[in-house]
Amino acid sequence: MPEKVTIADVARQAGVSRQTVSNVLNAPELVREETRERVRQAVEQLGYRVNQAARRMRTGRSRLLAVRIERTQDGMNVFDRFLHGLTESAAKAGYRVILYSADDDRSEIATFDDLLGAYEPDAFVLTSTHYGDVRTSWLEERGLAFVTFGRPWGTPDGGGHPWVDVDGAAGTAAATRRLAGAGHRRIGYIGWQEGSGVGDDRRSGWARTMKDLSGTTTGDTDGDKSGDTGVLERRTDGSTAEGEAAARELIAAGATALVCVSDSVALGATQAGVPVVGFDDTPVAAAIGLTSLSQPLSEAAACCVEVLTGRLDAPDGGSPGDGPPDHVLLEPSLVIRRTA
Amino acid sequence: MPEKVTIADVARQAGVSRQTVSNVLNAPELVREETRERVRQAVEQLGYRVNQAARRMRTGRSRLLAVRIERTQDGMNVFDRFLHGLTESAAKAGYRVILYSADDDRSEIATFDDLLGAYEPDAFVLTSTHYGDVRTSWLEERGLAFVTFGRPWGTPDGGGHPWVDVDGAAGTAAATRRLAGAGHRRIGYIGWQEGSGVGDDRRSGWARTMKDLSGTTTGDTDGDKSGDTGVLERRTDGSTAEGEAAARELIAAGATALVCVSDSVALGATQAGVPVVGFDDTPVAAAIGLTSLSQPLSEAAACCVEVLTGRLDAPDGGSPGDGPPDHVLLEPSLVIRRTA
DNA sequence: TCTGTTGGTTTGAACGTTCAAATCGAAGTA
DNA sequence: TACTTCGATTTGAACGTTCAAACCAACAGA
Repeated sequence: MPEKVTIADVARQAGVSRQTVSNVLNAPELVREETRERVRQAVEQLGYRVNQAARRMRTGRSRLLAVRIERTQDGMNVFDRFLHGLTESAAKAGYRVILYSADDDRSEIATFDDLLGAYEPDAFVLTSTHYGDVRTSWLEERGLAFVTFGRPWGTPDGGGHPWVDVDGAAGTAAATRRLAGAGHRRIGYIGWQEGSGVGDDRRSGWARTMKDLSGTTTGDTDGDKSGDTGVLERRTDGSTAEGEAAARELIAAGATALVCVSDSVALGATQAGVPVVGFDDTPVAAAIGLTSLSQPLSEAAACCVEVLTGRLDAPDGGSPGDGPPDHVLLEPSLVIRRTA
Repeated sequence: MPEKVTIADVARQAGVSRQTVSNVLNAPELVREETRERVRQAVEQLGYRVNQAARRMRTGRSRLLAVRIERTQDGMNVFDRFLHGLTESAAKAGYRVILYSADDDRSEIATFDDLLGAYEPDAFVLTSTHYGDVRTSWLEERGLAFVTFGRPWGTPDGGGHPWVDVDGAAGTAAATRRLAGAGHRRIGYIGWQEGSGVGDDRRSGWARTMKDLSGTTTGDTDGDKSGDTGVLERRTDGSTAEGEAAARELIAAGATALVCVSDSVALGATQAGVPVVGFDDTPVAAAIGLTSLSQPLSEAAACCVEVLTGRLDAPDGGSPGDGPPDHVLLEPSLVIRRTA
């Protein structure tokens, strides 16, 4: 039976009071060097660990980060690698990750409520942000700490809350440039239906680069209005089957290479026999030799933790408004394989 | 700001004492019907949620299950689906999942210690059991609650602790029978190096079935000693490259179909052009049309939770020894696709 | 000498819950 | 009547921590 070692045991062992032990742990500068060392030894000797439940009762801080675990759709998701990174980074910062699941925004908000009542996580990490995301406003209204992995799509100025994201447009732009560098001029794009923040972002990198390549004018890299690119573009539901169909259509329309919004559609597209670049560098891409864009997920996770701990451990309690909101945009990298 | 509702607030609202509210929540049968209803309404009205930290202080129970998040090796792992199921099942039973990571058994045990001191999880769920697994004995010595997802390899009687696992031998046996049903007689097996519990188990299903098929004698289905099967078997490091090489060797040796220990090696084997069955039904299998054995992961996770909650919520505090240890062996199912 | 300041430490209380024991009214039994 | 028993409810204490305030010795300035 693992006997519990409390702060009182340590205090007795070191010949000081409870509070002094607490201070050594939480505010060492208040304690005289010599005493500090004595307490540290006692902690070591007894194998003392702070009881988070008791600490939390007093301070209201749980050192827990709550994250939703994503439903594995077609299995080509990327979330588990992010989660792994998050767990490791959190542990380094003295936090633990607690999981929950939810089917939609509404039930996720209900879960926020539940979790806050029961476990009081210090912060939430939201993934899969989308237009009209009600989760962020719910959290903001209550002054709760959170980061999103994903930009707040739909708020032009980048939103008031901290976020970390991967620059999809930069990724597809790099992919498009690579294909162009191999001599292709008619590079097609297979995307998702309009209205997905991530999808539109990824599309824009291709569109922008194509415009640049066509050399109509210099400057105005922001211009998204398709000139003749429209004919080289297909929107799909993201399935492999539609990816293949779209690829054949685009090739018929003259495309000689393809940039894809995901590995799923890219997998289909590879059947059509022209160079293809996918997105997300899923295991499937590695397995079939698909060139793909890899998101720096560990790094993204580390950023999320950094942003949160920065706010949580701030002296004033981490209320928003101090300093600029953290907005981190990371670059994906192109993993070259057989298909392009 | 979300004001905290405590049990005292509920008590006041319902015109009863704290303890009565507590009883309504934890032992409703002690409270008179009418009072119970009144308290329930107050709980509802105020949106009260029990504060787990405070509860834990008193009871020593945290309603947390700790699970290690696996390092995604080649991405063809299966763990994330298990984790998803675990989160959902745990939530239904009123538990949450807390994550940790560790590089080896030693550091995992250190993490047990850490977690127990800080968060006191009620139980651990261990994955990736293996021969000489020191984690289980560490936990057993301390009388801590845990289940393993994976049998305790190496203890012939099945071990004293509860476990949930998927019957790999039954899976490969089913795969072998299916290939035999399609007319194949020389069915090869591509496995891992000897000494892995999971690998040896999966191999045994193939070996047993091949022996049965050869019709030397009836009965003795347990017999594992390879007769002429040895020549139809290759052991690999699990990589796709070695899978392909092994497949070609086996075909040269006369094999007309192949059963594989994993989707990774199966992916390589498909290059050789004979029917192939993989194991784990990873996204990669779905993507390339590989017939594969699917583990019932949600079900396995649900079993883990059931086993644990059964023990934790037992009246005597869940000490081991009451009733038979729970050993659950689930059957994988063959997902038929193009390759077999 | 008195007063104030400072660094280091201790003491009492509180966080929200549940356990154990106490209380109370009603009903049953001798 | 007095004594038990029983069901329903309340009261006091405790879990382990940290906050806020108190304490104390040493020292500085008037």
